[in-house]
Amino acid sequence: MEVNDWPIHEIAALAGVTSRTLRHYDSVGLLAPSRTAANGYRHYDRAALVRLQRILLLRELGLGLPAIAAILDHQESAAAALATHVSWLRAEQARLAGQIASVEKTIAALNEGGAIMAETMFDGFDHTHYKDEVEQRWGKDAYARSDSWWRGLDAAGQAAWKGRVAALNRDWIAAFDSGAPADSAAAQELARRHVEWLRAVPGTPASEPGADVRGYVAGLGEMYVDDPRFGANNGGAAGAAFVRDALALYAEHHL
Amino acid sequence: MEVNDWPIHEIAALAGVTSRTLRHYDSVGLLAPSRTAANGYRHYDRAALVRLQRILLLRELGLGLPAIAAILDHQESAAAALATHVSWLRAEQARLAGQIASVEKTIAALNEGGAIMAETMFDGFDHTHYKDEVEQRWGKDAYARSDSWWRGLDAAGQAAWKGRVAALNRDWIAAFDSGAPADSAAAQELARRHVEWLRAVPGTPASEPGADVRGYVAGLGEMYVDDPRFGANNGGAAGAAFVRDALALYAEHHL
DNA sequence: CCTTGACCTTGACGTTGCGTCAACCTTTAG
DNA sequence: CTAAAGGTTGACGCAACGTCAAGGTCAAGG
Repeated sequence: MEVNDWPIHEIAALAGVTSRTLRHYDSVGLLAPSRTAANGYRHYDRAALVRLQRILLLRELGLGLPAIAAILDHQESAAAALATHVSWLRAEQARLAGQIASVEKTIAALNEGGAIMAETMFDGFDHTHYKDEVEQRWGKDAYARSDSWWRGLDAAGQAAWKGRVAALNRDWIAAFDSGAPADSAAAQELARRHVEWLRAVPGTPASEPGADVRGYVAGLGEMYVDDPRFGANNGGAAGAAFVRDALALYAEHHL
Repeated sequence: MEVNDWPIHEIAALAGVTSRTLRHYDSVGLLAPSRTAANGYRHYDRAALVRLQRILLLRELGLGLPAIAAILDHQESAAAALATHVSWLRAEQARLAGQIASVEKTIAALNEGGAIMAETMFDGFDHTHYKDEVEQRWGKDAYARSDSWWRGLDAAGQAAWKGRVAALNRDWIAAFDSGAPADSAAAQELARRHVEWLRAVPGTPASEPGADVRGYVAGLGEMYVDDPRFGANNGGAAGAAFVRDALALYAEHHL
């Protein structure tokens, strides 16, 4: 007889696996020890080593243990099994490729969305620029009054106002970019500031006692989303939707 | 209030998931129902629906539930998380590509190995062609005797012999191609026939009483593997190894 | 003889995201 | 009053082991 009877740790080392793996293969009936000593210790011979190496080869190719067992126990042709397997691998790879494309598109949309928001949100927030929509939704009167209020401010007053809008704008962008949900505390605090800001403009329903403030705020949110200046057809849509959702939730709970 | 309070099956339908999924998200703390009725029934509002849809969007991108929770609960930036994720996806894709290449190489080797075996195994099995090796391992005498035996056969005798070799050859190829292991009953039966065939050649140790038949058969197997005519450097190597292993196992148990 | 340490055994939980029973309430329509 | 719907909380199953945990075996050393 040759040296042909190794204890579990030795074939494990020979094959580069752990003894746990061998016990597992034994328990699932994939590879039984060639002999079990009186004390219960497992021992393996050369035939077992050959089988083990075949198992590992197939495992590296990505086959599952049942599939490997089917091949080694001759319940299935190796070539056929591998052909089936390779088509499965291809499908997986295609799925991953699709996911990668989606994720990158999302990342690009997030970045671009941020950029677009940075460029346009100032205009977007300054609803006094939505002459037509404002007149259509809340009447000529509303627009005229907020417009005359704006014109009545001096240069410093207008600058201060724009600064306030810009700050609000920056904070919205940061919140959106951080991935915070619309119902997060941060977003709701921004919504509160946004409404506070709206109330400061005379002539808008937000500053009129008894007006439908809730409907006004919600409608404004929708307007942001619908407006192309928010980049409704690209990544910016997500940013506008974020603002709208935050405003809607705030209106629902606090107005 | 609007229609803003759906039972579990309804938001499930709205979002295209099962109620089980929603219960799961609740249990792992990813999405809690907005309200739990006195009877324990879960109810969800629009904010929950928004959050759910965000969850599903990220899920489709392949993120795990903990990662999604981290993003939505603002513990991590969406952009950063997605960037990390995409690199992970790429790594996976590369791994799959490698596996596909390996599997295809294996399939090709199996096929080509079969072809190579079909072309060369005849020569390989006909050990009388291994003049030098045979003389070196078992002496000039052995080779000379088997050679003279071969030359002494008439045309019909040689044809019959070649047919027998070819049949054995075909069966080996079929067995190998079927993926049967070297210790399978089929392979062992072939090994028996192979040895029987060897014994029929006068002058070889297999046909000499008292010779080391076991060592002879094992050595022959190694010779098959080492010989380039078996395509030792390509897919044929697997076929030769199969034959060698089967012979070695047979010799060990029956000779 | 006893201890220590190395090596072995079985048993069982954890991982990922739910699908799939199982056993048991509630509410509503007939 | 009952059956049909729909809800709830467990708990197992899947893939392939990693990772303790508790305990038996065996050879070497004090």
